[in-house]
Amino acid sequence: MSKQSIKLSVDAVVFGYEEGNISVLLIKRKYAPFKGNWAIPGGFVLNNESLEDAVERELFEETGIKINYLEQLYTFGMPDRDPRGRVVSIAYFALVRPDAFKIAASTDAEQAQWFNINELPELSFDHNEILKAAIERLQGKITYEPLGFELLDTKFPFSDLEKLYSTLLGRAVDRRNFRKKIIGLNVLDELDEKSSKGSGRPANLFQFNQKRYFQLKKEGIIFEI
Amino acid sequence: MSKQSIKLSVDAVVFGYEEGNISVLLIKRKYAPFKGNWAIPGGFVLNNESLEDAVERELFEETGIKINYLEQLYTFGMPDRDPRGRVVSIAYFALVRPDAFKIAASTDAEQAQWFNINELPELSFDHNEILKAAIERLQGKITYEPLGFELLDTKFPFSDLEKLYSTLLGRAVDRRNFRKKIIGLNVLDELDEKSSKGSGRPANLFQFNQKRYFQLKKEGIIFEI
DNA sequence: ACAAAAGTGTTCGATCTACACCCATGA
DNA sequence: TCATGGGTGTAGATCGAACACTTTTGT
Repeated sequence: MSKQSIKLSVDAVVFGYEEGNISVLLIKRKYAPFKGNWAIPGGFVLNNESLEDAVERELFEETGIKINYLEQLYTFGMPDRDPRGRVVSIAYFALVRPDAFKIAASTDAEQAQWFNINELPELSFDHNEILKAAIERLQGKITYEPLGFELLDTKFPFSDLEKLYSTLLGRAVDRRNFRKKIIGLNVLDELDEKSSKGSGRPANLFQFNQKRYFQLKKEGIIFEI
Repeated sequence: MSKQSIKLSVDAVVFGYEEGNISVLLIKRKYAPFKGNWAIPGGFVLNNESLEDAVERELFEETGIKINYLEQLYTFGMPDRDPRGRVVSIAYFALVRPDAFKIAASTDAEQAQWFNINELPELSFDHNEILKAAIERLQGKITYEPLGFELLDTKFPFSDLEKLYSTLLGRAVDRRNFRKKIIGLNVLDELDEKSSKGSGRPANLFQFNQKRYFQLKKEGIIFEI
């Protein structure tokens, strides 16, 4: 067996959401190959850091963002995926809340930018494939894990949650049935606050109760929408 | 950034099934570390092979087995998971049919051995964790993907499928309801053959129709049990 | 008073669950 | 003829889908 000379990198697909738009954070590459092209943020793993640490470090270095949900997506390892040589990349999947989303959108406009997932540019390497896998994961997982709350502010009106789901699932959801179902899951706390943005009746704010969710999950109750 | 010296390996959790028993293929390590201990088969990735090729090569070298279903499970990358240095391992999940199962069980008895998943030994490295993840994946995925057929002979009586599911799910399944549901999925062909092993009325044999399954999947019909 | 978004129940059909007897074969 | 596993239908309960009017606020 010849000495191994494979390099290891991590890449992260970061999703953000605001007002019916799902966005992905991309960076413009500064060096060859694919110089000037858009790419998913990422980079090489250091010898003594965990993979998750590598993701968070690279994300912070390249985009300044601080994510609040991270999970491993898939490892891409085709021998020819990087023209520089053999690079195996462990792709991650991250979610940020609207506040981080807005901050990141206002700074660093040249290097890192949010793209609506329906208006994506051609990406470098096999990043289109990675992004596709990430979108499928998000759409699939949102129906059986409470991921949606990671994309909203901690306090949110029901209509935000509903709009998020209808956007992600790509179809209308019935307001009454949706509310019944979510309330029935028993993982939301209704707050005494009301939102009052603009016209119409102010909405009660809700908050995801993670503690209760983990409790119910341990008892075998499954989240499903 | 210091030069990267991370090594890359693949490991495969291979499941086999026979008569109500789910087994995992393990090897006894020949060299330190963990010499003489049981471990999941695997090894280092070569520079020019894909990850899947590496898995199949290592499996064949170490156990002689030829698997018929393979999917990536998870990548394990904690810096201290291997005492020899930094080794990141991409774990795979494989299924074999009973015929391969029986052949592998009869040869190489010293190096590779099947273990019932309820009677597992202590494993090397973080392989207990990997195995746990694989078992959870198998149990979870079997309810929404037609994985079960990969563990049975291509022609099988309904009762085999039923027993497999009740074993994997860890609970009794109602024979009539189960049959109704599976038949309703419309992915089984009923053959004109009958099995006649021992006593009792001979059972009709069925066969999974993968073509029809992919067809239905494309149309959005989902497999669920 | 009207525009705009929030909040709320009921009915119908589909699906799931529970359950027990007859059938075909080999010994 | 008996033991063994294979094959089948129905009724009640539960769950999901469809659907429209009233409430609260700002202008």
